[in-house]
Amino acid sequence: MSTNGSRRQGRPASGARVLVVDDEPNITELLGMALRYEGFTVQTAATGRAALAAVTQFSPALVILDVMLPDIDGMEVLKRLNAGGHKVPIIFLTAKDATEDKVHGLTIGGDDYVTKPFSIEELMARVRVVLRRHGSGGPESGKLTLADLELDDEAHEVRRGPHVIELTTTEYRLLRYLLINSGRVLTRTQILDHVWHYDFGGDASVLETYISYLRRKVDRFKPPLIQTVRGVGYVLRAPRS
Amino acid sequence: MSTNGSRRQGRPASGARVLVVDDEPNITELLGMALRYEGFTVQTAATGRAALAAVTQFSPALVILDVMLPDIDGMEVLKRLNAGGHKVPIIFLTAKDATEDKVHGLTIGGDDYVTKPFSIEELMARVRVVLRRHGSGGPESGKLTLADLELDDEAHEVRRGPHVIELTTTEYRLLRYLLINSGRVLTRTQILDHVWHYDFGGDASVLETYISYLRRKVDRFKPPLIQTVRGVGYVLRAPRS
DNA sequence: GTAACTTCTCAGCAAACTCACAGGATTCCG
DNA sequence: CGGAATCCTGTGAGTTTGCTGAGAAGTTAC
Repeated sequence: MSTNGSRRQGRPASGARVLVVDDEPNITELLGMALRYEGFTVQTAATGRAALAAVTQFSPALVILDVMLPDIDGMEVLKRLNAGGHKVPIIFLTAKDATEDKVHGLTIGGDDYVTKPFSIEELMARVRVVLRRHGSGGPESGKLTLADLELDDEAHEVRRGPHVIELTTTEYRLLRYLLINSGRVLTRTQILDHVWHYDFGGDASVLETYISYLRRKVDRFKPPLIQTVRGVGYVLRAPRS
Repeated sequence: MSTNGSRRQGRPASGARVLVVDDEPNITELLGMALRYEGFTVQTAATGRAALAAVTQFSPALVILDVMLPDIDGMEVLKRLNAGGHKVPIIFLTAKDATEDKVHGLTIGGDDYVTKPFSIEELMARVRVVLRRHGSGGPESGKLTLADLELDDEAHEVRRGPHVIELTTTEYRLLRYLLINSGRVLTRTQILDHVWHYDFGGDASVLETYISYLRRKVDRFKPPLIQTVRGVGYVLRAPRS
């Protein structure tokens, strides 16, 4: 994970505070790193009780909350927060299989949920959406651009100049990740970690396959934007004269 | 997934005050979230007594009131409010089975009622109607359009160009929700949460069935407006070149 | 009480997508 | 220039996802 003070987009106003609650240290660490890298101020908690305490003291702009917690259930945490008059938005983490029903009704209040295992990019997208919706995210347009390439999150649409480009989910996430970091070289590992599920165990060559797909669709036009940095990874940038 | 503060429709003038009265915390929370998200200022109460107090102090533009309350009956609350000279409009919540007769005749006074379990969209529609009728709802036209598709809330009529389209209640609600958010991709969960009853626990594939119905009726004409975004959800929008 | 209508479930089909693999192309370096 | 490392892309198997028809269950109107 490289570091580099100024990022061009999705920059939270000034380190919005995010509270991450999960009893698996792996998860809190992973998310902590990712969020801090994006410029957020992060605090973590391992139990529902600790979460409630942290909300009052840390006063986060957003809580990322596992539904399965050793002591207090995630939904119960939500209830107590509401009862206590706190209006902090929440993104729930849920296991894939069960709980569909439990989480039902969440998107009404502008909250959201993500099923494990998720990809970092997926979660980050939700974080951005929720914060933007709650006004803490600044006046960002929700559009990412580079040269004549444009990605509109809301409409889930990608355009190159006048041409609309149809992308699959994975292609979309990959392009989005490259676009957020445009101008910066990303290693294969970085990309795999962000775009694929965090427990992805497959062959790293999927990436190459998908880069190939993207090139066919996105770089079919004038100046190629997806560039290989041999021995390192890939960058998205306007070609240098 | 919606975006920032300003939604394109149904925006209450400036946070009209709504009082929600129900003894089930689940319900008050759900409605609180939904209403706040729509921009209303919300206060809740769990008993008839508390409701009466809240009306005088909070002075809401609308009361959403469960008929079944632990202490004072909902109808009784209405009577006392009238006796006290308060003219606040009320939307009653009633259980499905009983009371058909008791609540009948309510709509005369500009009040309304909704049977549990309701869908958010259904309730919100009533809220909008009642507030509009009482002048607090702003000068909204009550018509939603996209290309040659037109949905007239007041007449409860849908037209595609010159053709009138007959829709069932569920189809109408679904189309309306898509239309309000046209241009924005909605996830299956969002749609289910808003359009179906809040305790709907069934197969999520109803949505697909209803999309199919809508397509058959609405997209029978020229350019198809209902578009699938694979892996995400659906959008209503004019087709892209 | 029956007929018409509406809502929802289910299952099969078709299409789209993800991923692995392997041979071919390109680049690097001595 | 030759060999090795690295990267690109076509092919295809296996899986997932979405669409639709058929019909059961429930509701409404007369």
